[in-house]
Amino acid sequence: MGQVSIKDIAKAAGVSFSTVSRALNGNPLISQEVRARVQTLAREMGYTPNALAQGLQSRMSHTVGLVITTISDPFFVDVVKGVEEVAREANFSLVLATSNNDPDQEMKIIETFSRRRVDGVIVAASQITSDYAARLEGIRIPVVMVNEQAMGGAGQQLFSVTVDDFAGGRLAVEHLIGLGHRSIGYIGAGNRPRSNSRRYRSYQAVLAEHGILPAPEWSCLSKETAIGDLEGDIRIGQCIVPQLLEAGVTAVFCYCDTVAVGAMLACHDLGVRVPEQVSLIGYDDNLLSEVTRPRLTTIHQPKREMGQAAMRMLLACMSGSQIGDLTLQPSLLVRGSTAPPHDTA
Amino acid sequence: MGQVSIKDIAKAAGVSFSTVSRALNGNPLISQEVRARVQTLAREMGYTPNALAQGLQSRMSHTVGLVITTISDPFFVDVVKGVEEVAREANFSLVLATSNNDPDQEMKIIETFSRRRVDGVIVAASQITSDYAARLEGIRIPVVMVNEQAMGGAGQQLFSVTVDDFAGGRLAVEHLIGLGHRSIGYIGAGNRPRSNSRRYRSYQAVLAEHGILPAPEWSCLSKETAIGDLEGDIRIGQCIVPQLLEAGVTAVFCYCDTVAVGAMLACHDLGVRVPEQVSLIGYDDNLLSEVTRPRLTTIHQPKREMGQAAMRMLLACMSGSQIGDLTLQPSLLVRGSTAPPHDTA
DNA sequence: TTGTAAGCGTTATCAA
DNA sequence: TTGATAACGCTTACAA
Repeated sequence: MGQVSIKDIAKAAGVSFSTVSRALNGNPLISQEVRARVQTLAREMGYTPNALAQGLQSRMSHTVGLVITTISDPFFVDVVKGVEEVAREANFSLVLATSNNDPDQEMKIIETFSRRRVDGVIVAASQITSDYAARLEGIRIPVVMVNEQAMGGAGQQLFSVTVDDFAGGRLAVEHLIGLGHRSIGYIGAGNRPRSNSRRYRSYQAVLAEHGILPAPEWSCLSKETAIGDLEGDIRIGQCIVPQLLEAGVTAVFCYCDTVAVGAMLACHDLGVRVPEQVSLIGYDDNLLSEVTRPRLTTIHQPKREMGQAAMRMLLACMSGSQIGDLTLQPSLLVRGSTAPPHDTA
Repeated sequence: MGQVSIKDIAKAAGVSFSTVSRALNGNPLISQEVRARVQTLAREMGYTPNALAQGLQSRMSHTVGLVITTISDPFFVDVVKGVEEVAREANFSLVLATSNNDPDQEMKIIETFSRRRVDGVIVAASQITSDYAARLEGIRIPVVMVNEQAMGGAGQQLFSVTVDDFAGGRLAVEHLIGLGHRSIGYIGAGNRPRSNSRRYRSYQAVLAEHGILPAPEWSCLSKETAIGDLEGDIRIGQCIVPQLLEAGVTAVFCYCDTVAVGAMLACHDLGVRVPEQVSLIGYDDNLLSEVTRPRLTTIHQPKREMGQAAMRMLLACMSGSQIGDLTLQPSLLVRGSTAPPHDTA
């Protein structure tokens, strides 16, 4: 057969296979001579320990499952990156699965992770239904949710790492108000109901604080596609911006950068100049925000840090530490797409 | 303990555990009555088969390892997507690892995959050193390389799915020549030596066919970063385009869309209009190419199809089929960044 | 139709 | 310091 086992080495070395196991695992109860002989033999014979057997025996697979909605969303790309970095360093393998926001697939993914006896799960799926928690309830392993509030049941080890959406929304809207805008629109993404609603509510709250009552036509919570893929989000921005311009807004707060890019493209195609005629602010600080002209002013989310934190929390949890939820802070990134309103009004 | 095993079910059902195994696996040699009882019991007790034990026994982990250079490159994102789709459908899990083009990490990844007894490996790392083949040689599992020629040793099951870079380069350059351009530049990415060199060579060949001898100043094969991440590629385009414009080119063939986006940004910042003053053509058809203004003319690569094909080849190979390498064809996607040269010369 | 037993590759316990 | 032996959870001959 292809693979050499410790029995094969034992035979070759003329010792018992438990001795081989000890020699290979740095067990001190073994003579230098035997250890050396076994180790060279193992190398020569091309021995690779069988992680399946080790996992079966130790009841640890050294594996974590990572669920994301779609890999097409640049947001998740960075989260995955962060997770991967920490996982690699800790010698954990990553089992990747995408849910496409399909409950059936989510179900299947949880089931698969459970079969594989992953030691932990990270869920970075923006549209979490409450079902998720219930599904995860069954399996007895720690779960960290990225960007969704965790509301675990009794004995469940359910945690979350989030970025404060209210703070982010405030940052964005206060920036626009600070520039002198009063008629500020909001373009939402209805397919991410939770974070969208948080950002929308902070938009309303901040306007209210400044004595501004937003007209209903100033905002639209579109629901283009089930999953938040790039094309869909861009289309949201493209489709909605004309209505808002019509309604007379001088600035638009967009749910995410991708929506903002769509908005900017629509402005370009309409001959409306950004930021001279309308200011645009995004959210996320994703790769697209750097390549538009003007560059997009946006709310930076520490995406990679979220991924890293999620994985670190999992590791801490496995090693028995008591851990709690984590909330990171967003920050304002002023680039070229926002400016004081043109004195038209 | 948390997990229920077939023994627990056996005890509860008052049968032997092998009977349980049979009942659960649809073995026909069992009475309807026992089968039903065992199955309900399994459901009630929350039984989930242990994939580690199954894998140990069956010598199949139902897992494939996927190595990519970096998840920051949109090219890989789509490849991963394709792989994932087919894997999911076939009930295979995906173990994801990124190499960052670091030989040490690559080494470690192969080692890890080998320990985990993955049933196959897909390598989508653009900068393959010859070491790779050697490293993979050791492990007896099928390997499919995406976008790199496979040159496997004797008994090795090493395959490849590629897109014809020569054809792609030809498509691009002939498009520019067809528009009337004669002074055509090339911006390469020296950190992807193989595909870069193929595209560059076809650039030279096509020009030669048309009696054009490219000046040395028309092309530059930059090597910005070790890995082909987005920022690095954009910077390549940005840095090199001024020199080429200086050298008098009226059109530029860029190694990939990201480089082309960098080039377009540089043109924008220089006040050089695309395509009026200079035509730009990219390669890949990635997400960025859609959001620039003008939209980027490019060579479409069937990235997702490559991922799908790679995974299908692996599955075929596992099921004992004889398979061969696959070459897909690129296609020209004419958008707004190319036009006939301005009559300056 | 069902039970017994062996084996997959490890680690760990207990004697020797 | 080493060797049997059991156990991890499962599948699969082989017996009954």
